[in-house]
Amino acid sequence: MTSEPNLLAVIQRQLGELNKSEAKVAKAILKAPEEATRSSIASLAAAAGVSEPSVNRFCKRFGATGFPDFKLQLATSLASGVKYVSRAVEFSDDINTFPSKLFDNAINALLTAKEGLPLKAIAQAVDQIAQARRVYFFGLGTSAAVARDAEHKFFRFNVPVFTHEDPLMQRMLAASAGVGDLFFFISHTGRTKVLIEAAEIARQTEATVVSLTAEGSPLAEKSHCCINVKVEEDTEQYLPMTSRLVQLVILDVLATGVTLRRGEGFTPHLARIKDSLKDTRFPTS
Amino acid sequence: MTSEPNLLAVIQRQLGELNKSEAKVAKAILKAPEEATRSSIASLAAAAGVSEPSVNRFCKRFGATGFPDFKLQLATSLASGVKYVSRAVEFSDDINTFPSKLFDNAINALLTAKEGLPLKAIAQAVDQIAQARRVYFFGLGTSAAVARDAEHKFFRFNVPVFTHEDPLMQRMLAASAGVGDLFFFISHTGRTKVLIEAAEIARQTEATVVSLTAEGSPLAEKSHCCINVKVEEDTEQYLPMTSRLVQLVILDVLATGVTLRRGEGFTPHLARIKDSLKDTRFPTS
DNA sequence: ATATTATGTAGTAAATTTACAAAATTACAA
DNA sequence: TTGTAATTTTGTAAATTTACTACATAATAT
Repeated sequence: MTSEPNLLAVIQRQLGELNKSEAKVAKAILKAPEEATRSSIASLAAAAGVSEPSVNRFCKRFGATGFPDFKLQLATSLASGVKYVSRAVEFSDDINTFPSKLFDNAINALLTAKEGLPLKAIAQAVDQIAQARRVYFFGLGTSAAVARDAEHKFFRFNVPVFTHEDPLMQRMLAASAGVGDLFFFISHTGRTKVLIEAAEIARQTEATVVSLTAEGSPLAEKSHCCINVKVEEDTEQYLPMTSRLVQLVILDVLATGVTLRRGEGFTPHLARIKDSLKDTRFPTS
Repeated sequence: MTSEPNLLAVIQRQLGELNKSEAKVAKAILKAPEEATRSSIASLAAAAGVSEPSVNRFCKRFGATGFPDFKLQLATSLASGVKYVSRAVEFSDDINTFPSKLFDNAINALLTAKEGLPLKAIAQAVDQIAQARRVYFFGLGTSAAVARDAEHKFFRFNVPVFTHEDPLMQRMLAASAGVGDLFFFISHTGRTKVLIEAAEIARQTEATVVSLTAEGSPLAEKSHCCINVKVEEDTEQYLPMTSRLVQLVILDVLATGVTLRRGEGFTPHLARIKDSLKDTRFPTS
């Protein structure tokens, strides 16, 4: 029961390697996928201009046990995936369309990231954070805001954390690091010079360097452990980046991982922090 | 073709008003929905202990043209909605389960927010930001990181923005505000005292006060315009908050809205900012 | 020319739906 | 209450649609 997240894309990709009649079926399905889920094998065969067994063979080729099973998979795929494809915002968009588009883009980014989570790197990072004496979160620009968010979260989970947006401070802290220090670099591109320099400096000490950045980037290469985020190139200049949302959730994952390692005995600590905020708030009516 | 987002919930709700045999079918489906999508009418009838036509009638009662159509609707509903229900992280979770859970929670939060977007308030806020001479983003704690993110984004879109995490600075800036100043307060609960005080001070000036916070909260009441975020109560203490993700995307929406108002002539400006970052990066190999 | 692969035909089995009859339930009067 | 008629619910059996299998023919490659 391997449910393909985007069956249409798979069909599209395989188009070249199909037989004539199978290709006809593929085209008919790609042309009207919704309709295909509601058709009988006979009507789809007619629409594609092939015989019924050809449709059946087509279905089996794509891993289904038969036509009904294929329709089910197609319907599932349509419902889960295609709904949230990235759609670029156009200047012709108005208040009724562009907010949904942006939300769809965000959802799509999280869905994509969820598919290819680097679990091994995440597990390793959780280990290293849990063992660290001190954790420094460094980022610049948008990633500085992500670092700031991480600081707040990890602080609640009783990890001694520090953040600095100032590259000079980042360098100085990196230079004076030692055993037990962990430097966590956050960068969308992994190509920001001053950040990479700070990472280089940290590597010359006994400290651990972890990064949340693009695979194969200079920053990734400087790290003991790199959590890769699948990066879609930002085709639209005026489309806000979705990658930081993924970064935030991955940091949630790391924080949760550290908490889970602590075990249930740790929950009272969280309750205490929550309580300490009470006096700063107006009570709920 | 009204595709019900959550067919199972509809069935559950109607359970009381069904006939005996229809209720049996309903229970059988609720017990094993996934399996139901793969069953034949005969096997489902057997599982429910009723005759085949009873199953057929059940399907028609819920708006389907017949059993196959019902299965399709059920599969679609399962794929789109139920997949991303919020699932609490347990201490028994391991690396293979809790990361997906957190992503599902995040996706679910965005899906929920997308359903009930306060478009009118958003449109109004876009207007006000576009007209403002200066925009101040104020938040505390986690919301400070959101404010910081907003600062970066709006800055790129050529809006004169300021952020301060220090409550004293926030008060002083609010006190010295005038016509054309816009104060944008970000708060998950809308009950943080010092932030509300700053909002109060700002309201006594000629400045505009906009907030991104919980409906009906004290902060919302102090605002000229409030963008309400549907807040789910955080049942789990050790589950990181998803609300800030929604806040971030809503700020994306606002920034995009402002950009769209500027029209296409504005794109060169964005390109220039992007270019200005080039020298700070290592080139792509 | 032969082997191999691709495609369609026809028959069969399965699944779904319809029509109808039996059973159960409800409404109402005695 | 109790019995009877009307109504609704449910199941049986037949009809129809749908999907699959085995086999034959056509196309292609060797």
